[in-house]
Amino acid sequence: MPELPEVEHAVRRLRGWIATRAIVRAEAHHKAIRRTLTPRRLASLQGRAVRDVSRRGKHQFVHLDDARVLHVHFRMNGDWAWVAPGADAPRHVRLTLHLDDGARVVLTDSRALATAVLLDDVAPVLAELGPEADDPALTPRAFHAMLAGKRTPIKVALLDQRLLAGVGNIYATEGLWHARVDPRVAAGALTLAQARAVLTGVRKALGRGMRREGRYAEGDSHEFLVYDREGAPCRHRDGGTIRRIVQGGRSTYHCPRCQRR
DNA sequence: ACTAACCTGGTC
DNA sequence: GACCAGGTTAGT
Repeated sequence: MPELPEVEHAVRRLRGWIATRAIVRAEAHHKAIRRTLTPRRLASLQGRAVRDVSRRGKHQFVHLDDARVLHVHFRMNGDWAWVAPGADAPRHVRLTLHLDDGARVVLTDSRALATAVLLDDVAPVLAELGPEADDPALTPRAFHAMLAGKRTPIKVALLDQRLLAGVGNIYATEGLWHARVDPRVAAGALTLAQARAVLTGVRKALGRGMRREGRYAEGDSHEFLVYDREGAPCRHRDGGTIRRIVQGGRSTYHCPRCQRR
């Protein structure tokens, strides 16, 4: 369930579990993970101490004491779980890190799209990412300039990790609703005021997500303001009805009444 | 800018 | 059985 808030909280949990530990053994349980973490690479993790865990966008980096980095991306369904010594592992475990305190940290992923790669250098990964959405150095003016000339719809542009790192389908959708901007508008056609509103809106949505650790959905219901609310009344109380459209193969929800170009 | 692909599971 | 899924990339 990973977008930036979820990944940030996953990193904090993972850091608490393994930051001062060493990896005793590593196992891959799915062929998709074995493609990058070969038996030889898994064996090379044995005995490595973990220095720290960091995040950029939705990318996670486990820094090892030999300067290598385990680069993990949750994609659609990845998550970390901690397993007590001797306890049963949860379902859908794709990677197990056995720790020197007898516990295990496992990468769970029902859909098996998550990736785990050993890197000598994180620079090539970072080079592909734009600024963090909440980077205070990113001003509305700078954001507006980044959108200049882009003919792609603003909703699709927001999902481009080279533009902003960490914004996913839910927060792009929610952010545009906060900003009252039509998701179909060409990114380059936004006024400075609209660009400012979109940046503020995305940050507001991410802030909401951070406060709930990304856990918007509880049981059958959720607390999204537009996402997954097709046919429901707009929460701006303007009498509009939320519509679902598809952009770039992804669902977008918006209120035709208040989200104007 | 859309489609398929990577994968599996849940829901109508 | 069909369609949906909070991501990303490669190839039209």
